[in-house]
Amino acid sequence: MVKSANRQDPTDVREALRSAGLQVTAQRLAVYQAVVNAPHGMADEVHQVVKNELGVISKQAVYDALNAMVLHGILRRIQPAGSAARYEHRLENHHHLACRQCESLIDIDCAIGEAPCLVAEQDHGFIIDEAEVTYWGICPNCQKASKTN
Amino acid sequence: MVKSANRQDPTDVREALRSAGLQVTAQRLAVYQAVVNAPHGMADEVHQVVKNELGVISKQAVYDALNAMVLHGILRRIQPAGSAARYEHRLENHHHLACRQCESLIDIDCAIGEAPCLVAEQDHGFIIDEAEVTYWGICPNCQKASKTN
DNA sequence: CCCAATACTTGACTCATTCAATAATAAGCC
DNA sequence: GGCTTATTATTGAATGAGTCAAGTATTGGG
Repeated sequence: MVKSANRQDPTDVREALRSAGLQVTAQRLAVYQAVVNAPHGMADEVHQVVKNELGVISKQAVYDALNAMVLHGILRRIQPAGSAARYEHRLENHHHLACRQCESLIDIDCAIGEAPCLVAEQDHGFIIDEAEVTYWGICPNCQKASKTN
Repeated sequence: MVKSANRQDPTDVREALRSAGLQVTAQRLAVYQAVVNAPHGMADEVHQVVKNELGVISKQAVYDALNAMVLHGILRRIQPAGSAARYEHRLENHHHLACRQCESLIDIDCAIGEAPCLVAEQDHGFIIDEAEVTYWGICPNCQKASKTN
């Protein structure tokens, strides 16, 4: 069994929470699971999914859980232009393909290597720790839709 | 004289507006000039600057002007995670260096070439027209600040 | 100079997200 | 296993960026 950055086994999430100094709660586990099952979901969508799972959970608890897990590197937050924040559990460096029309978002692996584009030509003295890459375009579905049009 | 994508001569803005089918108004010229003088400014900052220039202008007029000019490729909108939308007049493909602490934003040229990273390994059938790259890190000032701390 | 289309003003509104106070719960300790 | 306290959840109000909509003003072609 490979130790992966993708935690899908619930045991791993519990451990990750504990080692981050966070308590393990039903809400957090459900929030995490919701993000795993529906990656790139927004807070509101996560809230809906978790409500179906647990019966009730406040929107605030969802935000708390998401923020806490993002802060401790258990989840990752992405904020494509024009959209509310989205969350994903995949932690390795990867990029995104965004459709300008339908707002869909797809993971893509790094085009260049393990630390893509991480070296800027002029770093201006910054200590760079992440290169965030978003490819913008039109997805196949929306291409079809506009042709049919 | 080189025809540049950076319009700083007011005449060029007037032309750009007209050829986009937009009317030339004092508000739009002032908004454009504000973005030129203070790149990466947010709508609210642009509003303040233009108010100093013109005396009065509504926030809505600023949003209208910015949106119209972005839509017609006269300005460019960037939305770094966790920040309100920012605007810049530089149109050639370039990227940004963002400080996680002080929110400062710096332009950097393309690391790879004219159309950097534009080819994703797996394009999933998308027609890609832009690769948006943001390098995240800590700027020199904030590095100093945390050392002194 | 006039007129119609375009743009500006005002003020109300939405929506994501956060703040703050109170109630509930997790988990270390005896 | 039952206390205790720090951590977390709930509730409801507040913030702030941005949009909508109706009425007024301005631009620029005829």
